Amino acid sequence: MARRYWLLKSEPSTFSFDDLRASPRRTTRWEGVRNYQARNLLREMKRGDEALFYHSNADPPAAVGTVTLVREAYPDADQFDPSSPYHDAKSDPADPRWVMVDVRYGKAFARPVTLPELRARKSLAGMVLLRKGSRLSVQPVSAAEWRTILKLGGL
DNA sequence: GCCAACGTTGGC
DNA sequence: GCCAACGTTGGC
Repeated sequence: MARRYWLLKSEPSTFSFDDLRASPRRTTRWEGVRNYQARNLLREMKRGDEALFYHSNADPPAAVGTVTLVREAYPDADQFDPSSPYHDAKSDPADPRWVMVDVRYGKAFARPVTLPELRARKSLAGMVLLRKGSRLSVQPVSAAEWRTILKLGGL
């Protein structure tokens, strides 16, 4: 299977691309996904896949760089922690409902690629991110979209 | 702060 | 199984 491309959303006020760069081994657990469609996509991610790091709820919202998948889906421990905001009392430890992956900092864009710039590109019109009402925090990105966006970002 | 779009919950 | 109510997301 060929390498695939993805987009991961994060609110920079919660966890920014710079926060990832400053993390141990520049790696983090992508925890807290509590949406089934996004979870299913996490399960499809393979070692070596790459993803855009997208700042949502930012001014302006923008893709700011890339990350690499370094660990494939495994159970998200927070779902069993009653003190965690990500706790899910209905998840069965014998059959965990939620997973996380590990991603490592890749490359920072020379300049952020903002949401308006993405919208302005005809060739990106099909992006999941740009669909009306799209809220998925984990999204697939086509190889063509990937190349276009990296170019826009100066990579 | 507003609000449209979406997902989930729970009564029936 | 339906669907109204509610909570969340995220752009603006």
